[in-house]
Amino acid sequence: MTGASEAESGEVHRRIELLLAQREQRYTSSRRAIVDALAGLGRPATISDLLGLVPGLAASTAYRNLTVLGDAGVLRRVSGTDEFGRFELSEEMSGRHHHHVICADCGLVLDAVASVRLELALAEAAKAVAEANGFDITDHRLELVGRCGGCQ
Amino acid sequence: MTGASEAESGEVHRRIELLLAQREQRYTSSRRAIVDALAGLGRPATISDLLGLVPGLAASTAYRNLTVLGDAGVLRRVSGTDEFGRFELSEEMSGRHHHHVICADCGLVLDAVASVRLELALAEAAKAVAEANGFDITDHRLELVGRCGGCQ
DNA sequence: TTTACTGCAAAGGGTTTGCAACATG
DNA sequence: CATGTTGCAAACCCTTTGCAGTAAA
Repeated sequence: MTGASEAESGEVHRRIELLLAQREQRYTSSRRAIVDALAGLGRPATISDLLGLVPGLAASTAYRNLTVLGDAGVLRRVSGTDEFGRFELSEEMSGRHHHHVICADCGLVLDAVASVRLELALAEAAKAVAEANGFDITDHRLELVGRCGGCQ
Repeated sequence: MTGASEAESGEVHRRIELLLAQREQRYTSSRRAIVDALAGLGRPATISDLLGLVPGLAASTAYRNLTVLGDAGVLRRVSGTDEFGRFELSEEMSGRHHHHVICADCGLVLDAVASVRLELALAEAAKAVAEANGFDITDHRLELVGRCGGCQ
């Protein structure tokens, strides 16, 4: 049910530990638990999700650790259609470049992979926008919005 | 500075008035002011933007009207990288299918138009995801994330 | 043993709601 | 004029912060 094998998972943990150490921060059990929860979920998690997935985790600790892990590049914030913040492992950690499918009714967010053709078109678009608006584009996010099976 | 001519603007107002009337709701001056502010801004507006653009508008009224106008299909919520909700006229009202360029530093969100090639690839992706996940895809959102000229 | 981290509780800040006065159709 | 809408202020809820105790390296 997890997104990666145990070997890969161990590798990720080591890389995270190193990233944190470089910032004089520690890879504590609650941070490990958050990373494991995100890796095993297969979709972005809300704070509420995390508090449910990691028994005993205090909300304040969750918020603080999500900030720390986000600053270290371990995870990133994802936005859906509702007001709740969602988090997922960064692509550097998960190794999976992907996009999202969002249910406009219940707010569910799933991961989805795009075709090579689409990714090429996206890269092209990024270049065009960079030239037109003076932006330095570093990332792109594609969200397909609709209604999930349960909400139809 | 506005996105539409006065004639087009009047047409939009009439359509909105009709949409609201069908729901037994009124097109009041503050709702008109919100629509005008969104139409004239050329980028998604935060609540804070709107309170500044519409003098005398109470925050509670802004929130209530954004909900009403959103439910009526007049506008839609946009998410950036920060926690602030943003709103823009729906494509049915503005007539402009577009995407967004977001500054990861300051949260600025600008409108951007994609190439035909990209739009075709996006439509194809929507179809593929619909089949794979049982979603009924009705919309797509593309966000190019980077750093704006001022934040580089 | 040092000091980053955690939990608890209180504070903070954006969003929602109750209610009486007001404006729209 | 019937009733949808507004402003004010209080209530709400998610998020942040202070502080004393705990655990990681």
